[in-house]
Amino acid sequence: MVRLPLAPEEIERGKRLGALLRLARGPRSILDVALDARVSPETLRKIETGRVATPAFSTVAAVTGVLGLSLDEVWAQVTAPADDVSRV
Amino acid sequence: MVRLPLAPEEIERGKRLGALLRLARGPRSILDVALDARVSPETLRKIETGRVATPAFSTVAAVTGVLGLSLDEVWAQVTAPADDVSRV
DNA sequence: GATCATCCCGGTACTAGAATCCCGGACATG
DNA sequence: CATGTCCGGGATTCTAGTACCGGGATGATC
Repeated sequence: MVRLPLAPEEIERGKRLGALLRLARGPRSILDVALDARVSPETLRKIETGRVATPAFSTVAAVTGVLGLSLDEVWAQVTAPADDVSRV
Repeated sequence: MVRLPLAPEEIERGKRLGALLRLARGPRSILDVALDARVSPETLRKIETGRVATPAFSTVAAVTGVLGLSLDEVWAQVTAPADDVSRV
């Protein structure tokens, strides 16, 4: 077994991460934020839609940096199944 | 252009991240920390040695969580060229 | 209501790399 | 000598990151 397929748990985290980032983005366009964070708009959109479940540390850090989020808080939100993002 | 090769800047960040994690690990064994963080010891070792420059967000978060580090501080350290990790 | 612009979406395709495993070696310690 | 831990290299598989495509929804302008 090498490079196991993503666990459902990780996919779930990815979706929460995406939803969280989208919320934080607010009215700003994907393009704007992506360019600001120095990542491809396509990449950001994939992350937001959950199609990229486990983005690179640097990618997430860049985006959260642009959005003014704390990495620790983001991780806490994402790993807390009790706190439903869509409900917040 | 698809999936550009890692920029030297990213590789540099990877090395700093590895050095930082190794320092934080202290006397604990790689095996111990890796198992605790639910990642493969091989993976942790590669990250520490800088051979994996841009680990996944979840991977870094898990390791820093075990080591009691702040993701924000880690990112700040890694992205601050002025603060040489080996000097701290 | 037709046209244009902007934004978001899902799919496809491709490359470079992450994450994992196995192996052999080095180096201590018991 | 045996055991345990760390190390690098090789190999494998899955994924991230990027780009391009067509399409849908909205809103403004003509």
